Amino acid sequence: MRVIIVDDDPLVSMSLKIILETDKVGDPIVVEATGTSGREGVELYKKLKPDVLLMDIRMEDMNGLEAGEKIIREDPDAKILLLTTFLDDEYINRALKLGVKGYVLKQDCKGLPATVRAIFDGQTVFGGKIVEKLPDIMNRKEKFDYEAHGITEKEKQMIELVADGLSNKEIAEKMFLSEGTVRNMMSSVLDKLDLRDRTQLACFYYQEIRP
Amino acid sequence: MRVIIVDDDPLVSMSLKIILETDKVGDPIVVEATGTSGREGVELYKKLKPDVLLMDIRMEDMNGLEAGEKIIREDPDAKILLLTTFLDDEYINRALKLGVKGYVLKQDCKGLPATVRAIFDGQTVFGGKIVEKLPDIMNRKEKFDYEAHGITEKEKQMIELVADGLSNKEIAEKMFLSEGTVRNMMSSVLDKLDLRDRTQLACFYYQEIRP
DNA sequence: GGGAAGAAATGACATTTGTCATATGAAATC
DNA sequence: GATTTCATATGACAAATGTCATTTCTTCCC
Repeated sequence: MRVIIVDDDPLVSMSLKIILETDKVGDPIVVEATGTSGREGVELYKKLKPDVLLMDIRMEDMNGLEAGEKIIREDPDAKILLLTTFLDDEYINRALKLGVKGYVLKQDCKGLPATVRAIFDGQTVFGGKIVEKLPDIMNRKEKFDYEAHGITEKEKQMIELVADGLSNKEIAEKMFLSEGTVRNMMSSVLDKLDLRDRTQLACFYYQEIRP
Repeated sequence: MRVIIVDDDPLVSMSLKIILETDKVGDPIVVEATGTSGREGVELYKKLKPDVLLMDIRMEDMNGLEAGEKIIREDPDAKILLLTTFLDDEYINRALKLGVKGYVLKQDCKGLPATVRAIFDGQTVFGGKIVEKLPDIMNRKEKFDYEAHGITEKEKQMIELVADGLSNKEIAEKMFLSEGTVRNMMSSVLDKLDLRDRTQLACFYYQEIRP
């Protein structure tokens, strides 16, 4: 199996090369080249068409994601394994959309040879911590800023009850307030959010607050 | 590394065992036991606490997902690799939520040892085809069956307008009906869905129809 | 102490909403 | 042609909703 390693830091490239090449199994892993920038990664990939491309994300010149995008655009079956130091939602998200075959933290890459082989075999590999984040990343959305709209804690609670379909009377009971007070609070909330009635508030809740 | 294999078909278990054990690298893979049902898988896991548990999904007695659930509930760090013949969205979804560490098609598991080693190392592995489906699976929406609730096309349209926050009068204009008719339709819809008012209908829409 | 500010409540009011009984007309069925 | 069916419409009604002015009470600050 032929691989290429691209990392800003030549020391890292060298370490990875050693780790991979000393893993003796039937099919040895051969590091055919190493690069130190995304631009170089793209060129090397075009020239050598390796089985797997290991690439850092944060690099000068051109980062791993941009490089990966260029490569995959030309060769949609390219097998790219991104190595990264941190676990940035935005990166993971973009990497996923890109169609990268692996996204692993440098910290826990002791088993790197196995990871590379699994990718070579057509699997896709994510570092443990990353998978936990997947669901969040998929349905990501900035959380709604009640503060910015001047919504108080009680009002926020009331909004949630409305979004559960409760009537004013029911809300009043739940919150130990009089129905009249709930009405007033409702009026205030609608005014703050520039809405007309409770139904619009419920819609707003599901569309903006908890999409 | 110690693993357990659970598969309905003893022939498969045996093949997998051979594949794994003949993979000679520094740390040999030892298949400590094989089972043929989910129930057995749970027992074996409790008793032997293997590093990785390979398990089929479709099995008699107790399927791989249920078994996986039981195991992970007791040991959240359990490393379970699900092997499957088909690529069923619903299974993948449940498996993901469960916290399984791998989901690979039996077809393309030539590199199984590498996969198992990657999982042992803390990574998570998905078969190639599966990743392509991830985005869909994550925000998958089981479509709501208007038909089954006896909701007509016009009523459906009205529901969507309510979920946009329109008043009866506005809905009437949009649909070229009288406001009274809209009220009647509303009444009918609320009755069919067993709801009380338009706000509950909006909530229902976002929770059940287009979650 | 004397405000000032804010949360909670009340009452009055217009509007919206949901329900129901009933009417109309057109299409389908017999 | 008569009947049924269905979508649409109307009017009447009670309940829920949203708005507003006002009051009460507490807390906080000078």
